Amino acid sequence: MGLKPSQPEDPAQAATRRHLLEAASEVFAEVGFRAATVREICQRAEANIAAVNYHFGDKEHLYRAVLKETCRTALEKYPADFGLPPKATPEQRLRAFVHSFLLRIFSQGPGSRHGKLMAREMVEPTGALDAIVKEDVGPMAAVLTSIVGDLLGSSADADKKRLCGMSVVSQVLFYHHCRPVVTRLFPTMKFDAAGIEQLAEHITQFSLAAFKEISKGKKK
Amino acid sequence: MGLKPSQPEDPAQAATRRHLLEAASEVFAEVGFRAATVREICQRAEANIAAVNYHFGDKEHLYRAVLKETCRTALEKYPADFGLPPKATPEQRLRAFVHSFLLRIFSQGPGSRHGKLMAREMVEPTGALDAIVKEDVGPMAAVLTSIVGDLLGSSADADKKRLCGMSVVSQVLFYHHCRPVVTRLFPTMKFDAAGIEQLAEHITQFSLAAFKEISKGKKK
DNA sequence: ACATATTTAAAACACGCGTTTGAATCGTCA
DNA sequence: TGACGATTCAAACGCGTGTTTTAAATATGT
Repeated sequence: MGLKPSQPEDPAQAATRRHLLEAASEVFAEVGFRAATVREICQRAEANIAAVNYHFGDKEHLYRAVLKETCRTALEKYPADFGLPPKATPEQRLRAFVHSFLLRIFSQGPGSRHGKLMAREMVEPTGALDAIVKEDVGPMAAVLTSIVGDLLGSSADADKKRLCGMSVVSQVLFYHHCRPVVTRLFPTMKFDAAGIEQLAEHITQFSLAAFKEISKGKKK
Repeated sequence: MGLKPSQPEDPAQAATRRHLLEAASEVFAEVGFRAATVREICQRAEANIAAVNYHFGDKEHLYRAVLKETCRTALEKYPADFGLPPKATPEQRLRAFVHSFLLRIFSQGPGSRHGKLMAREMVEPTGALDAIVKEDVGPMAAVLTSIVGDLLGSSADADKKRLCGMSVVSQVLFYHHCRPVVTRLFPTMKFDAAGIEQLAEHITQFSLAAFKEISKGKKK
């Protein structure tokens, strides 16, 4: 195991480290942790083969750093209340949540491999997932539960709110996770900014319709 | 590449072949195509290392055979109209579709690695996916679109029916695909027969509520 | 029963992987 | 300038992989 640099805050030495993180996020997103090779990563980062071991200890610690970093930047770029007026209605908050979520997982390009990395993490969870669920997913779920609670009214119990929240989230994640099947089944579907906006609108309207009908039936 | 046996219908020599398929479906589902080793597969099948190359040519052809076989048996065991009376209402047909779908992807044990294998195929599609979408997923989607069409009424156009169908399917797949997050977030959730039935009931009611409200608004 | 073809078996091959090594290079402060 | 720690570099190590090879065992047909 390589020695950790003694001054990790040194801005000068951080260049190679940053290049490695960026290159690694590319490769990990493209082919996954196992199939990714440190040789390929170092080549794209224009660094030496030993750079990964020197700066991160080993391949796995590099992966954990990548996953945490991409998660952080993605949530920073597309927060749950993305472009929302201060006193928004629950309907507006749901629409913003859905749209921001879609943009977050479909976002691509430098520093945006969050969606692909998380999808891989679902199929093959690593030890890094626990921290991410606790620190990032949990708060997100709380926000959604609050929105759903407002839409369902006080009649809904905690279980129902949880299930309804997942019914919303599931629709968002589906298009990303099942993209290989969706594109083969419906080749006309596009996932550019306009397509994602249409998707967000459908998911929002579908969910709002369900909430409306459910809260109506439950009211007494 | 090993020579293909000249009499593939010979029942005696098919034993090793079947053992290989069963063992391979286990290993592929557990660790994925790449991480699976033919040594491990042959060991579980109580066959020699060279058996894979002899009976299937190479590791990839074995994988394709496994994927196709598990898909076939899963759809045979849990068809879209699972335990449905001949003259069922659209509501009953939707409930059956959802429940059967959940059982199909959550089913485990011998001959039932369909869910895990397909989830891996979503993250890393292989050449085998095209055939499966065409032969298995397509017909399934057609059945669902028909049900959704009945529930939405004649006012819905094809695009809306497609989107609503995916809103149903997404809720089913979510619990399987995002299980690592769901179980961490809500440790009380169970995925046994009873839990799956509850899930099916929620998804059906949520979707029916949305359909009811949507068709009401669109009616003119 | 024998000759032939099919299936199994053990060993080895060639290759790519993550990691380690030890020397060369760079930057910095005395 | 000179020395010292931080960083980079090329080369190699050890290991596990899919696949191939060659020989033995088994089933088949006459």
